[in-house]
Amino acid sequence: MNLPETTIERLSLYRRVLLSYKYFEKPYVFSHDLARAIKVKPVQVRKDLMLIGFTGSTSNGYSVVKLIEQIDKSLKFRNVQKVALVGLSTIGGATELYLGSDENAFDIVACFLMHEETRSVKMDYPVYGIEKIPEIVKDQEITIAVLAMPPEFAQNICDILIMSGIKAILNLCSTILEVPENILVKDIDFITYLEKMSFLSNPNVKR
Amino acid sequence: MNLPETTIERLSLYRRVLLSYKYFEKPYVFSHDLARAIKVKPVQVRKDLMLIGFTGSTSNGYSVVKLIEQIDKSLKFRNVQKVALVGLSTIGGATELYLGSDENAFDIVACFLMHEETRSVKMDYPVYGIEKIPEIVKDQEITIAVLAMPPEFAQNICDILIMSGIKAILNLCSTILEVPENILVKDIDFITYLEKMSFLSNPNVKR
DNA sequence: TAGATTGTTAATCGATTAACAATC
DNA sequence: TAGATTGTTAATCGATTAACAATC
Repeated sequence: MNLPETTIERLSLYRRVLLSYKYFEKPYVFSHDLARAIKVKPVQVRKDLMLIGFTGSTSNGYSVVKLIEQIDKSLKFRNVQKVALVGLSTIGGATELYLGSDENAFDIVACFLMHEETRSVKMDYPVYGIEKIPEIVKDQEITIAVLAMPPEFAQNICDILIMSGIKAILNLCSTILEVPENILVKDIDFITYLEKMSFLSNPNVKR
Repeated sequence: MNLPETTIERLSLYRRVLLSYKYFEKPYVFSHDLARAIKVKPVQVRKDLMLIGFTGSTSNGYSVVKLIEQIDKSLKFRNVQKVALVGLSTIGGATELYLGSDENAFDIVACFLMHEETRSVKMDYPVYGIEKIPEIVKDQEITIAVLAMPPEFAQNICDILIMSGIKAILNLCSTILEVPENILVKDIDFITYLEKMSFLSNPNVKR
């Protein structure tokens, strides 16, 4: 089953909304409930659920518990991947943004920092120097890395991560990384986003 | 002139590549140079430049200096917008990721933190408690905010930012914000991205 | 000239959404 | 039944890219 990437992203969002429904013991949702929660159209929700082969009823809508199960199965969320944070800013961020929740379909298991002095930071995750990357990544079978550091170090650390067995990189450095084609990279370029917002929020630009 | 959002993002990337060309005093680029640098096809580059009405020559390609000027003009980069960071993790990130460079088309002028104890952090930008948001945002005419904090605080702080005059929010909290329709929000949801990578890097999933 | 490159149209691709039959 | 909702096809929309004439 080959899901569009946009659908995969929305399934992750639906799932979190559904988990809060489950928490409040609401047994059913309609497509317009999910749609409102993540700001899309109800037909989009139904199309997405169609793609993972999930069906509801015209009277009650969708079963919350069963839909969570179906999303978990479709996105293989039983097979939780291990994540390493690389770079100081990722750590505060991960803690502050609640990336460590055990409801997420990934598990942050290690941090790697560049500078000797920063290793004293007290954290929710074990903190190592970057020279430990090969050992820890291999031992723990970490597959995903979040990369945040000054751009001039990014390619070098990226190479080390890949040699150590990392399969996917969430790249927060505003740098284009050179990687083998079997490695997945998602670039989050804050400079680009801020410049785009700068342009779009200019009162002279009508949208 | 109404530019597609994808083109706006690429123009920001081209611009940074061009700045490095300028730094090394390379006077001209071909479309395939820019294409390789940001990993798109040359025809994409030519199409983008066509949209901002910039032309090159078949012999030399494009003038680096003139193209930077044209992008700056098209994206109104002379009118630099002021940015506030809200939440601890944004600060380390901004410093580490070099968001403070004066070559960018935005200017980080303030940080706001939630917790009393964190205000002692030594930073590149002035640091205030969140209760100062209305005063500082108005006085300094800050238009863009980067929001990173535990999700349960996000909507409240978002409301305060908007009341204070913020026009655009880069939202790093994994929360859907309710905002008036004239406010621009870009969501960067790390949970979604990590779950998507978790799925896509699963060896059972063929792409 | 031959070869490389630009500029631009038309075709294609991928995703969203309108429309509507089927269901409860 | 009437009304709300689901499931699905076909139309639409937006962005990328193939194709190719024009230029140097």
